[in-house]
Amino acid sequence: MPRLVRTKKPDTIEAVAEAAGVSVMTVSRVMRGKDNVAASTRARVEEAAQRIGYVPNRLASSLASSRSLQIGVIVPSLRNYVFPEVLAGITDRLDATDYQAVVGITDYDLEREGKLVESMLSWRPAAIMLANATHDESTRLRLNRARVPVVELMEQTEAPIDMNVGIDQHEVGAVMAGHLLAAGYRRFTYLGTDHDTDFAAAKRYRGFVDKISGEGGEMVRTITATEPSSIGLGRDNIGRLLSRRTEFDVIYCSNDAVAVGAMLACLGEGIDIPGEVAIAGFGGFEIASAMPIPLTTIRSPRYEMGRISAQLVLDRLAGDSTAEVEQPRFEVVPGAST
Amino acid sequence: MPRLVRTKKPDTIEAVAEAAGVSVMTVSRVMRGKDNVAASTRARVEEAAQRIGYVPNRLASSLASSRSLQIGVIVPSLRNYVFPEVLAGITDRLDATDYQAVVGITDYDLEREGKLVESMLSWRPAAIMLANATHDESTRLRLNRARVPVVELMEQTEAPIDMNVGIDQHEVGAVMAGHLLAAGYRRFTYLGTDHDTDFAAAKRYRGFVDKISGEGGEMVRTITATEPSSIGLGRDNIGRLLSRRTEFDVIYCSNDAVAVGAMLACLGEGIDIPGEVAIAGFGGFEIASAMPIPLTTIRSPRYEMGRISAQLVLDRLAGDSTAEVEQPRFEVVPGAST
DNA sequence: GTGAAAGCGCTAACAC
DNA sequence: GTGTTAGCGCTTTCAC
Repeated sequence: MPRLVRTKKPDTIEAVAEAAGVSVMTVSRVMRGKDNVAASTRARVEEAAQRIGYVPNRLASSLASSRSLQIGVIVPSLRNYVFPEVLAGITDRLDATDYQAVVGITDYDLEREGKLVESMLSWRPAAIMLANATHDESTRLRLNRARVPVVELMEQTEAPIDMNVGIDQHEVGAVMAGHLLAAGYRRFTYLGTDHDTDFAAAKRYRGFVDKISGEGGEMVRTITATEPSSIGLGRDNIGRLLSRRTEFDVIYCSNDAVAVGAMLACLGEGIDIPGEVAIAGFGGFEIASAMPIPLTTIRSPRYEMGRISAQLVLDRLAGDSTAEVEQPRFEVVPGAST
Repeated sequence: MPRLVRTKKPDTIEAVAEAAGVSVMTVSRVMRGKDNVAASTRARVEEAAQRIGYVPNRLASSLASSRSLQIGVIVPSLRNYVFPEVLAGITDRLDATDYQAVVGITDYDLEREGKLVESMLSWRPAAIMLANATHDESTRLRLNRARVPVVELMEQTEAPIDMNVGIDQHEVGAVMAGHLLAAGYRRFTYLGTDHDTDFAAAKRYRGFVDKISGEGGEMVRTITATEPSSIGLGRDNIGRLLSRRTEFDVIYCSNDAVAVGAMLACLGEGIDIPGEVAIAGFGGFEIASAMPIPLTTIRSPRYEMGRISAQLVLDRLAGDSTAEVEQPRFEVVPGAST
């Protein structure tokens, strides 16, 4: 006969059961906080678990229950300040729940996005959130087949995979155009990131151009470039615009970082803002209003979009498919740069 | 008798096996890229998997093999720009491997850190990386017991849990102090984030003060504050310092964002930098050198620390415990603000 | 209120 | 090369 004190392999429910003198089922109930366990038994189990340093194995529990507490969140980048804020909105809402965000980064590469989705689906997440609305067809297919709640955020999209939270980027561009037209400007230039990767910026540009074209404005010059840093992009390309300074009166930038780079470069050249050149951005970041000349921009509800998306997912997971989608709003932040 | 055409539940290796007319073991081998499978069989299995839209279940495979491809990464925040860069270093290194970073955020709360560690350990990660070196004792205990590779990064620490990659924050402060003393400054002030949450900043401050005290310098005033935004912190507290402008000649800031806020506020007041007041920061962020007056700062090897840490983990996982730890270095970035 | 048996979908170890 | 058997640590179901 083996010695009775022989303990089972540690870090299993079974070891706890033995230490507490109950069955594994009872331990399982205690661990999951079920209420149909006698208080005294519960206490004994909890003490035993504590004593032997038991760490639950979520792999086993998820496999057995086919229920997961991980929510996959896919963002294009973390170096673009919008996405950390979106994530903050998501994790803040999730913090009070048992769900946990698991972040993946695509680097603006749709193929990587597809691989990430594939990889995430393999651990059977409770839901998937994508911080952009443009995807490969194969990615859409995967997501559809997975029968997992999906939310696409940041932009409003016509054909969402499932749920959608975001602002209308085309409208954002048009609103800024309207703001500048109302201020009397007519001759515009554009300085921004590459439209083949930054789809949202491309839509804003489209909305901007559509608006000014319809109201007697003119896009004198458009420069897009690829550079790791947006501030650098704004700074390094400003020379190409300034050589034709008399032909325009506004530089519309794809985002605040580009605008900050452009503004600081102009200031360095001794150019009067907005007297000689007006500058407008997008984002509504703090640095924009902290500039020597506060930047005119549009504040996008980044944190809100994250929070709302998380709420939507939670509603769905709780079975509330009736929940109203409270869509976030953007707003013009008038600065002194226009 | 049940009909023989009855297919197995989809999304399992068994369904693929049936569709391909082989055993589950063969499918398992194909899925894991083992080479002891006939090319023709492999092709048949791959075709079948593709056809029925099979998605592997990593929960099951990890449970069965007790091997995981997820590496837990815990950072204090994503809104502080250092951490996205550290993460970039980590994920860039991991991208070529099968491992994947899973990010958790503590919001500078040690208790939350403990909970995160607990939660992460429950899915049996291949390793855990912590982007700070100060932890609760219970967290250290958990990590020790888990027998999982652990790396603490950002700061050098005397008693690492396991591996450690980082810079000596005390030395960083001392080096900046030395730089400023060499430039002839003697009367200093400090403006920074709360030392109870920002431990690294506290160490830099200590190093700074130790150095100037030893070399005839004097810390005239120290202001620390808690504010969600660092730029705002710098801007909003500058008035308290400027009222005693004649008593000091340098503002040493806990990081570049604070310094930028301070500088822009000073510029707004028409103060001559560095003539009347010199300003120094920490970080080496792009905005620092893009300022109207380039900020004197210290560049910390954020990306590198992430990359090196990931490498260290990979070495350990591959069994190379002999690998040399290539420690990253920081450097002074002389600006025009001092 | 508690327990025993039968899986969850996969892989390790061994046959053939 | 390929298949069989026995788990991985947990939860589901149903019994008592």
